[in-house]
Amino acid sequence: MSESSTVSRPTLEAVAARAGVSRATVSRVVNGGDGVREPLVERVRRAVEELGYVPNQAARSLVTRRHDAVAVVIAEPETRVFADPFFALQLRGISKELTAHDSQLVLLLTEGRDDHARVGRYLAGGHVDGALVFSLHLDDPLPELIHGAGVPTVFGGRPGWGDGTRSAVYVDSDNRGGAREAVRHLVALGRTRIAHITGALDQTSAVDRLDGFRDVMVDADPRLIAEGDFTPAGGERAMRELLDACPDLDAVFAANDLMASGALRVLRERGLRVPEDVALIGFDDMLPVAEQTDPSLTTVRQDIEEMGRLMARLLLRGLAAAAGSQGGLEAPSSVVLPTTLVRRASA
Amino acid sequence: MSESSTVSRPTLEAVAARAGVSRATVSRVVNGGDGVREPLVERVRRAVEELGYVPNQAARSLVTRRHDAVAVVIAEPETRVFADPFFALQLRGISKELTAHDSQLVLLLTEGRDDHARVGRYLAGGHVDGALVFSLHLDDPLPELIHGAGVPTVFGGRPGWGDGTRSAVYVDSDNRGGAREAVRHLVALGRTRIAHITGALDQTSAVDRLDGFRDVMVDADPRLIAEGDFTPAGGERAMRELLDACPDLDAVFAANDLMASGALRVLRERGLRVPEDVALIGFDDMLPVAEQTDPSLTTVRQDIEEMGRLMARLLLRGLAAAAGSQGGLEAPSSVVLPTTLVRRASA
DNA sequence: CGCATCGCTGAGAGCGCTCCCTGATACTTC
DNA sequence: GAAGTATCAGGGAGCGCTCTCAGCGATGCG
Repeated sequence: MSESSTVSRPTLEAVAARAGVSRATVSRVVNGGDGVREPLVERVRRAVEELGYVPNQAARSLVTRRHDAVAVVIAEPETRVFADPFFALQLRGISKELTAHDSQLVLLLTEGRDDHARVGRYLAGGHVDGALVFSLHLDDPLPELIHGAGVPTVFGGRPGWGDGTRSAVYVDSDNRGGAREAVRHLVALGRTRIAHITGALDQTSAVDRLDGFRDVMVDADPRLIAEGDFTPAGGERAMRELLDACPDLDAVFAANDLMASGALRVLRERGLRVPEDVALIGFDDMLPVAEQTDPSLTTVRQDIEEMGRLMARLLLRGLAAAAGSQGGLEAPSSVVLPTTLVRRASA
Repeated sequence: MSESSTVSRPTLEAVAARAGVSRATVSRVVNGGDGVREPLVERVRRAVEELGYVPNQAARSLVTRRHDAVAVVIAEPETRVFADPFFALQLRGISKELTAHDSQLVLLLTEGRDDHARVGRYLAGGHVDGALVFSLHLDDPLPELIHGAGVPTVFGGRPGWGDGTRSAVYVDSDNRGGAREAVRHLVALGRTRIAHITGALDQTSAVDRLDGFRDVMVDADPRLIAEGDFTPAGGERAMRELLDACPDLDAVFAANDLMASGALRVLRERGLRVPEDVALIGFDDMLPVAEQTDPSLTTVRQDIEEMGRLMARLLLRGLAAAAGSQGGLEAPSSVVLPTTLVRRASA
């Protein structure tokens, strides 16, 4: 472990002494320099530089009640977080935006159900200015907890339907529209027996994609819809079910790429050619999967990094509005980002 | 955005008043309760409960100079972070350990070279008690910066060779040993013309795996070593090179699964059967890839989550040692975790 | 029974910062 | 040239907490 320095860091006081001004003046300079004349500003800047002064954030937030920190809560069971780069991308987007606003990112990962309380306590503790929460399960207690904690929050993905979520601000992909586009593409290809492998239906994204499928296939044979769980294994299982029930299906829309890859394996195993016999479309455009399958996967892309960036932007804007208060900036409202169909080989 | 509560949170003072004791006593109870008699402890506990008191961390660290927060620095170019669940798993492990010690996880993602300065400044600013740093590139300036900042740090993966890293504590997989095991397995299979696709050689893990390969294939034909970059495309490129140079090779050890998947495609494209004609082994046991390929990938597994957990544990132990100072706990030293060969279909 | 000792509680200072308010200086304006 | 008005710097309080130290009652021992 690198040795920790024992030399105490310089304080405002020290900088003030060196620059020959008062603490207050240094503080003003450090915080933007308004209302201080140029020569003094310069002197203070130099003193700061020479001493390597860095403001003590603890002391600062003690009085300002701001923390310049935002919590990112990821309350996903293990599987999902590992299986795809979804969160890595979102985090990247969030990080970029927060960095641009000098805010820190405090990451809260939950480990199992009873861990929610811990997160709730932390958020209620007022350690951060706001929270970005990924809570994609309908029965998730987190939105309620957060509502109770009174922390400004933006959700990633439309949250479930607790009381606390009614007025919630969220950023989501146009799951329903994206699904519609995928299915319409299959229709345009001349496919008529189009099946759907749903995601885990306790997640709004899965429900929305299913709704999108139904929008186009208004009276789809119920046997053409099989419930999956967003995993490759679930995709395999669902695909088998579908083929057993309707051996003559000619297209499949899977609610994500991982399940599509599973479905693909089953199709191949059954000697069906993709896309000739069965056209296949996924969702997410998860590159390591979508591009690596054979044939490569036609899929619905969502701009995940942008979602993250947008979440952070909405939150920060809301915080600024709350701080500046009455008038001017107004509280942000939810945003649904468009998706695009990426045509590759599978459909 | 959920509304932010305007009611100010209760202070120590308020709890003290309610319990009919002094601030100091409440503080003692909140911080473990040593040296306070049971009836009082009980009274204070109840007051805390009733008021929903949560300590103000800012005020606390202002005096203790502790933050109960650890920075996790990920200084990777985009590609790697997205391509695999590596970091998600590490983060999970780190998070578990930190949570168990009531420490927060502050995530610092760098965006490009010039961003290192920002990270350095933040760490030097004394906002966190320590840092966990992933810095796998030989020319990375980060170790130096951190050394300069004097923040207790544990590295994920053996860092490069700056002055500041000589004494660095790190947690790494036994890349060399794992590579040796993989290659020995190929030898045991009776393969003789064994090729290696290296990772990006500016990373210690790639160098170590190459060294492991060479340990077994002491005088390998240089044409049997092709430089990759840890991406599938790089794997394809390298595989083509290898086949062009040595059409008769009968085994390939790729420095990660992603490259192995690329190599696999090229092998299939050239009409070579895996494992019959060419045996193939990857590294990482990155599930979404290793299990999904056809044939599934034999690979070297590293316990990534455990690495993360261990990093956090070492750091916290070091911090405790520094705090308790002289005697008792001693500063931790680096750890290299074993790897295991996972046999699937490709070799 | 008196005195030293120990255990527990409370008073108070102060961590480093921001921000209000006062005072000083420079600049109008008549 | 005096009075009024901006403009800018500094003094000081206080954010909520921890921690040292003094004090006080209870206990042990001679």
